[in-house]
Amino acid sequence: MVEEQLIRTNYPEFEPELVKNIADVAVVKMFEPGDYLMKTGQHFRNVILITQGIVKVYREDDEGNEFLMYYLESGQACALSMICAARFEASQLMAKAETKVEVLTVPLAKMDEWMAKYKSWYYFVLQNYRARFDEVLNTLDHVAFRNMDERLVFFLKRYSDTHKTKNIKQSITDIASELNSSREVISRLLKKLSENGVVKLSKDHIELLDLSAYLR
Amino acid sequence: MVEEQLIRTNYPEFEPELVKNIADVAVVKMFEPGDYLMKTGQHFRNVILITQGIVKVYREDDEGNEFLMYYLESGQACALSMICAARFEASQLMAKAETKVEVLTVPLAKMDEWMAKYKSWYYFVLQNYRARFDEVLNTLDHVAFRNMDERLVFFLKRYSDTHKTKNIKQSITDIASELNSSREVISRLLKKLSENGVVKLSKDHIELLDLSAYLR
DNA sequence: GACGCTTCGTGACAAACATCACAAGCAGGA
DNA sequence: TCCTGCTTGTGATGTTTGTCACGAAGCGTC
Repeated sequence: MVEEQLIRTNYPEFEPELVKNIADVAVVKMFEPGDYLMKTGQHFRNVILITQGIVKVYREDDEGNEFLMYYLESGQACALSMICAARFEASQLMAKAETKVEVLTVPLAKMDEWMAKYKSWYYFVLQNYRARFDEVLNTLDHVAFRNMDERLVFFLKRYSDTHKTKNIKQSITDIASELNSSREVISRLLKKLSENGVVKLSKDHIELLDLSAYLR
Repeated sequence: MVEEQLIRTNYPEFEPELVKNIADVAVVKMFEPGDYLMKTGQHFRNVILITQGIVKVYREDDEGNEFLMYYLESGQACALSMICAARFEASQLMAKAETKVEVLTVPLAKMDEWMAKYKSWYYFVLQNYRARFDEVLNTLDHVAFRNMDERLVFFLKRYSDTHKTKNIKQSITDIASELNSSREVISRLLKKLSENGVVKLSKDHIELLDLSAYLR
């Protein structure tokens, strides 16, 4: 049982009756930074709706590198949770809380029921798939066609947009891991970017200045 | 108006009433090899169900390289056509007929209607999303984590599975384009693969012998 | 058969990136 | 204060891949 207001704030597009339904059956769960929401090979019994915080969705390789797929924030659902849940299939992705995260979990069966019943839910689910698909395509584009410097800028921008800050507080080592590159390369590229006035390097964070030269 | 048998053969999981409905409203379209089913930026007004042939879904870069995402065959739908259609959004992908292709086109409005009405359609759509998503993830994995030789083998296998033949009849130049590599590199790698007995190079095709050493 | 067209193989070189090695800076704890 | 661990910067070097240049082979056309 959940406060309806919490749902309305984060999912304003849901129709009133749906909100009431969610409030009835959803369970709130909290995650601390670093907690896993989902691991490779795991199965789902719930749909996960994010109401607070940022979730990092990534793929892990043999050496433990965490290759970033996309971030999820409040107002979004874990598309994979829906898609896997719907077919009782295992996920190929990992999802980890970047910040303190609050989610609503809704039993699987409800997802199917609501798809038929509520247009707003139906569109929400489809829109979510579509958005996630696009993000993966975008990531793929960058890996396939761009050099590391552009990919780095793309990462910084994505981080900045999602975290709503110009200051990236993440170690160079971690950034390298998310781009499946190496610390040394990222370090050198950042140096070049700061020489060009694109970023400003500070002791414990990277500040974004002007990405315009890099975006296309 | 379409033969119901055509639908039943290719989509055996559809319930009888749904088959009848599809037969009533679907229109058959034919494509010759090389024809486009969909281009970047295009909008959809139909869901596309493939009943014959192979469709190549890819992304094009600035220089016209056709970076392969996945193949579609009969019994599958163009997930993008569904997802884009549903939201009147533009596609980021290209789809081209590899062989002679036959499809059924179903007006958009029906897709939504059937989602609520027919469980078999609902599961079909979700399953399709999921399968496409997985394929893109797989492609991404390879680009991100693997070297060109492994990616080449992966491509050959995918081609072989989809086209149901051990003989790849595609120019080295084209293969290079689909892997976003260059002809010279692929040529050298194929030579190495043939030295290792993985493939046999013939004048006008590549024959797959034993991929086991390469698959993981 | 001569000509163009496309495909393919191969050597030489360049660019991007990974890896190794080492040093310096900083924070926290004993 | 010293030690330890974590992070970062940077030079040297190797690997993978892309690019350029060139020549050969096949194939259709006139």
